[in-house]
Amino acid sequence: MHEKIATIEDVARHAGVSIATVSRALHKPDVVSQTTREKVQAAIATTGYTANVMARNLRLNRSGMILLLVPDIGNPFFAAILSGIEQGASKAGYNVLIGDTQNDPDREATYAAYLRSNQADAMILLNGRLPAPLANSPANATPPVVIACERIPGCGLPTVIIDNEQAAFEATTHLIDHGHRKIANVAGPGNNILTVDRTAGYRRALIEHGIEIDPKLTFVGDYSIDSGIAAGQTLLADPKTRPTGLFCASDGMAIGVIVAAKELGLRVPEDVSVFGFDDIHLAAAYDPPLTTVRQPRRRLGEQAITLLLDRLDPKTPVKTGKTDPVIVPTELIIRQSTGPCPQG
Amino acid sequence: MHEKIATIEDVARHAGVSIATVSRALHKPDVVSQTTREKVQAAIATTGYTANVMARNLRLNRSGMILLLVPDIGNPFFAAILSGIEQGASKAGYNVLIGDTQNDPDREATYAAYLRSNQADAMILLNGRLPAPLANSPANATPPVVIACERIPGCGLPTVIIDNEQAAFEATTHLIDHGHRKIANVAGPGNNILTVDRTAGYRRALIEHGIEIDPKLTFVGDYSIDSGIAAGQTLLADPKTRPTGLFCASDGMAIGVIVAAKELGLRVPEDVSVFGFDDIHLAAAYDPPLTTVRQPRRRLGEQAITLLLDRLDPKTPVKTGKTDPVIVPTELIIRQSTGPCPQG
DNA sequence: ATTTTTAATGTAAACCTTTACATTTGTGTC
DNA sequence: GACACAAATGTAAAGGTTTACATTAAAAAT
Repeated sequence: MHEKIATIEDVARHAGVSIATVSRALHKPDVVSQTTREKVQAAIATTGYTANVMARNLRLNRSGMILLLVPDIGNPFFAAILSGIEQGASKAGYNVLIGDTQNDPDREATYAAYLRSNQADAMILLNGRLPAPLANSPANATPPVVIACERIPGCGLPTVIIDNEQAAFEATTHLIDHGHRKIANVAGPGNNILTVDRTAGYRRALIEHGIEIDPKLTFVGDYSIDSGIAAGQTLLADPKTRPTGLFCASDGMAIGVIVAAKELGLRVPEDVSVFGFDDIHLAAAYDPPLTTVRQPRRRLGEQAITLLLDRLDPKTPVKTGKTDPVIVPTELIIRQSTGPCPQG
Repeated sequence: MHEKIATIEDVARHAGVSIATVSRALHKPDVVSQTTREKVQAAIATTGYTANVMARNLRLNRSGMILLLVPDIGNPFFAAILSGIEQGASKAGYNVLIGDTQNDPDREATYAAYLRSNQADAMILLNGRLPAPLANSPANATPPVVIACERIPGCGLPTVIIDNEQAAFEATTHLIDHGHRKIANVAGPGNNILTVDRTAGYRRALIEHGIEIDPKLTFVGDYSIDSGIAAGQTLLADPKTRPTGLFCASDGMAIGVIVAAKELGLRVPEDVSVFGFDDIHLAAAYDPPLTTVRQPRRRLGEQAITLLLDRLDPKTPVKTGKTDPVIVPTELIIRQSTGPCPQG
């Protein structure tokens, strides 16, 4: 028993005016006389009219959607970023559409096509890869796209990131300043730009302090707790080669390392210092509370949507060509998983 | 320099056919001759045509959107649920729109209006409250809405939940079976249905085992780590009244309780047993690994979208009236934060 | 009182599809 | 070769808006 939904025409009939007047009463009230405006209001109330957004969008050639490309929406890491984006978008009258790509280039391409097919007005990439349709688009065209979290080398699109290299440098330097000399690098997957940058920062810190880089002290994980456990078991097993400090590219891996260390009977931070990355929610409540690099995730999302809305604003001239990435500052959060290097 | 986007008309012109034929070639290929089909394909390739989804949706009177109402998208708890929903929706050709309500009834109402205004075809509520427009709708009308996570008492809409009462009962019983008699209830906010159900299960377990309920052993928190710390400080401070077991309505609060316990010099589980709820990602890696109730979050999302797609399928007859909620089974995950009741 | 200006409303096109119905073309039968 | 029938294509309406332009009514200026 679907009651038919009222259209603008029904309202017009009830109010005894044309549909144009109804439309104007809604969108340009000042151009409509007081009395008719009231008649229209009354008609809307009696009919229960709600504008058909699809029809309006077709006419205005906009969708009001911002497409958010995420490699895995199930990863809690993105929650805060999402929140920042959602809030900004919502405030500006946009809606956020989830595009979970599962790191599948086909899905990325499908979603990127939403821009062409008017399903979305703009896109935010939390993916570290440019979808094929965008990569092939002419260089002078600047699609309304913002990249966040992972920079894409050689891509001129507006980007919001943290300075992974510098953050890793500072974290590693912190360990060095506390007397550590044998410092391991528990890295992410090698093809990941985040890892590349963080490892570069780790290395720069060692080099600048005249410490030789020992390739045996690098473990390639995948950001997961389990890979952190594996890293700990591998790196900490042998007392001869054991590092006294570990810089980990994620809090998950840092926690894994600590789990492994405890199993080996090592105390954190008395025997080994463990430095994390991200400052996930539970970092402060872990035992020991995790020393880590705080990623301002919400901020990252806010910056991304701000950049995008700016780009979408017709008042702003479209900047073509490359722009410098926006760097959101990180912060070293020193808790109790790191300490001075043990003697001997 | 926006190059004009090709429409179906451009394709038709290039192929030397009518737009109807182009449309048919795309959607009903078997009704179009081999040769024209090829001509159309070629024309699409040269023009780079992508169908305007908005126009199609207007014509077909569907949006292809499923609106997901979440109280706070920044809460990592929802990530896995989202993932389950996204996957199912995407497989069925639907997109997922985020509606972050921030527990604001106004925002809830605004989003619920998306259904009327054709912005969304259906809705999933992760909110524990019925948006005003829905609550007022006539009882016989069954909007395409599914409720997940939190049941709404007296609401006949299809619902997917876990059995909070039973899970809490089992968790508390586990503590009792291990000899605990003084068992505290670290609950969530009192107006929350989850809390009501979990507390009911906690109570039933005590009563069924002939243990008197001590109101002093209930602490009302807000699911956060901090409120768990407060609970621990309050409940564990006095050795005279101290419980030996605590059933917590969230892993966050359980972790907080453990933090507080450690600060008081108590060992977990030797001195106090702590039972969590949710089985968040880090529960297994915590120290001690957390005993908890596993919520199958992804499963919850999958079930919700399955129910919704079923409802949306025109082949299925629309069931009106109340239906029993779908119960997704939980699992007791016994780790090391609980143990036998200490002697004396 | 007539003309000019301004304000308010109406008319109809446009946005891009899909599809019911009408028309044309082709195939086979007698 | 005329006819019936099926297959392929075209025509045009419909979906619900917004808005440029035309029209009317009212107010102001002469």
